[in-house]
Amino acid sequence: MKLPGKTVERLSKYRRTLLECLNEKRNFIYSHDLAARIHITAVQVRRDLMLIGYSSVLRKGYDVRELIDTISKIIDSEESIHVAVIGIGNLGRAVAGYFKGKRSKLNLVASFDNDPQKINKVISGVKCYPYNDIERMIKELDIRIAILTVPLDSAKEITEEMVRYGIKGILNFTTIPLNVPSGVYLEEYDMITSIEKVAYFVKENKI
Amino acid sequence: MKLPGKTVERLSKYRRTLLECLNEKRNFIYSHDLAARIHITAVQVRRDLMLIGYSSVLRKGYDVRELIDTISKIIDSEESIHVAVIGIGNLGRAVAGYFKGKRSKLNLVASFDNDPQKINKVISGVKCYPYNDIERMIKELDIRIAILTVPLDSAKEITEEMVRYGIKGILNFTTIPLNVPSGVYLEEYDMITSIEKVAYFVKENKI
DNA sequence: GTAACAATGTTAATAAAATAACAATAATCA
DNA sequence: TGATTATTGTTATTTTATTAACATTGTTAC
Repeated sequence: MKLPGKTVERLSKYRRTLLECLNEKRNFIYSHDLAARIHITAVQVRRDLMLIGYSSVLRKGYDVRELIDTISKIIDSEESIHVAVIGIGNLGRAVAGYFKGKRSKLNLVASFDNDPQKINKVISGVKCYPYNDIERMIKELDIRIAILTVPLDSAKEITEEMVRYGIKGILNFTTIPLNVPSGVYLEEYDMITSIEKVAYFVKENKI
Repeated sequence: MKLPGKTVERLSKYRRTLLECLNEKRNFIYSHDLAARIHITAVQVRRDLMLIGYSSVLRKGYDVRELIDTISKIIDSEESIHVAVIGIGNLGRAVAGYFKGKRSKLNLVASFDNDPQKINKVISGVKCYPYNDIERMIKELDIRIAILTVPLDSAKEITEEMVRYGIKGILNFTTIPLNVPSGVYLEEYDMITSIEKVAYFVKENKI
């Protein structure tokens, strides 16, 4: 099944929201309640759920547990996926922190950095290896996804290396636009651009 | 002028790329060169530039300096805009780091946190104030934009407070969906969702 | 039991974004 | 000079994403 990227993003948010519902002992939820919690429309929720082929049995809304399972079957893999953070500075540590104590199919198994102070230490819950070990560790730990939080000047080189050694997905937080061969999925997020966008629309609102 | 959000994002990237060109002593650039550097198409570049009403005089490509100025006139404000980072943990420090040593219309003027270890210290180049001072400091320092990197449980409350005290733009890095009145511009970025999206498309590629 | 209601799933319409097509024009070169 | 090429600016087309419309079907109220 080939879902639109935007739908996948929302599925991730639906699942998180539904898990909160479980915590609140809510076992059923209406499309408009789910929508309201993430500030979108009920139609969008229903359309997304249609795309993944989920339907409520009752008219009491969606079965929270069931929907969590359905979404998980779609966006999760069967087996655990190994993730690494490349560059364990402030941003890298922030990202690593998100994985701490979370049970999910995505497992952070390593970080990489070249700072001697960091190498071989456990930082934010994960052991740090030198960049030189990337090839070996990708293979040894079966790392599939890399989260790139390195300084600008090393981004391109490290990416090429990782791609060569079989990484399948990259989330690029640097401001360097990357180029990857087909077969490797690349997602980029540029913080500066986001901030400048906010500034632009703040300015426009005012006028 | 009311530009599409996507165009604004690209303008930010164009400008950064053009500044790199200046560093390389390149004074003119073709649409397809500019496009290649950020891995989009030349048509998209030309279309965006059409929207902002910029045209090259010569057929030697765009005048780098001139285009930087044109873009800056569109996305920058006349005066300096004051920004604050709310929550100066790892992510907050990463964001603050981006501002360090940069000359731009966006100035990071404060951070806020409740950790006594941080309060009144200069962290990542910016002084940290307690949350209790938010009202006072927004007014005193004329803070217009807030970058929200706080723990989940305080996100909603602090946002409401900031909105009340006149913040005009929020970049929300927490996974809590926020609600702001019209007149306040909100941009949200959810790291977890991005990672899960990468995982999904890695899985789909494989099949 | 049935009328009124509330919620869903799906198709249709609209809006937004990206891509393609192409005329216009400067530069190059035979 | 005149043909060819390269590049732009703009309009048209296609694709993608969102929103609206609506028939269907449990549920509730009487």
